[in-house]
Amino acid sequence: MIKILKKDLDLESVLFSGQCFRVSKKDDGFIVIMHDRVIFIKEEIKYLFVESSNENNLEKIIINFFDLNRDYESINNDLAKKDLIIKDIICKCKGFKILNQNSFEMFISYIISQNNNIKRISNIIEKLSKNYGKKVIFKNNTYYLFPEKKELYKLSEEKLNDLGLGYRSKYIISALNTLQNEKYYLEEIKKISTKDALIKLMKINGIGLKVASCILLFGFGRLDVYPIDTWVKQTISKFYNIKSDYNSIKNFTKNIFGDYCGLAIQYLYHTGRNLK
DNA sequence: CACCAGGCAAGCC
DNA sequence: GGCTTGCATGGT
Repeated sequence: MIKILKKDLDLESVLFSGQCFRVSKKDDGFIVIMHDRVIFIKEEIKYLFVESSNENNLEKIIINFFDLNRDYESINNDLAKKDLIIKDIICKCKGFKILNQNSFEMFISYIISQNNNIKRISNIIEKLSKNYGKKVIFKNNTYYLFPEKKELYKLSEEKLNDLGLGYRSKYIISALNTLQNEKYYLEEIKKISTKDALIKLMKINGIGLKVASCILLFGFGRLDVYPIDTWVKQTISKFYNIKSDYNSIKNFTKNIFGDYCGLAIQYLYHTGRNLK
């Protein structure tokens, strides 16, 4: 068990905000299946308490996962200057963070997410992990980590269909083929600009602007993206009284929020979907 | 039953 | 180029 200063982190709010698919409540805290370990985490007023199936480098990994070293106060102050609506929303979203999750896991998970709901996305990822991921025993329970690349490379479209992926199976196959053919694909994404990374990701059959944005936001820490889904469209349209079609929303958010578009949209998503 | 979910590609014009 | 339509599945 380790103890970490939690600063202003709102743990529950962040974990259940829809960016993480592998979290559940347990006793007075939460179980999170991270990419290489399972953790039990709970919060008190000043501290996070964390137990893990793998204690190696734990403090550093938790601080990075919850993005605790980023200066949100400064970013939020900048965003709050844009207009009174976002200022009020940021105030309500105090303690919200963008999690730093594993790139490969986000790459696959957000392809699964399209035209799908969070509960069903979680179920599919759970089944995928149970069938092809590493088994971990932690605090007398059994968990399964998200599968390694090499395990998923073996899969056929039929096997994916068995998990309930529907038409997304062929998208996963095409994404995995790209990774196999281009050994340093994800490393390359990490190096290039957000704009180029969006273009590169969107060359894959099954990845559009929304999925590419989520992969970059949650898997690569890029805050300057446009993860616009149905919730975001509704919320922005309502709060700002503008048209709810995709391009109106995208251009509007891009113009106002600039380099922190992804974070601002996330605040709006969180407000529209979770704070009602 | 219809409609929806962290959308997308393909097929029209 | 932009706009419309079909899509797998499970929940409400």
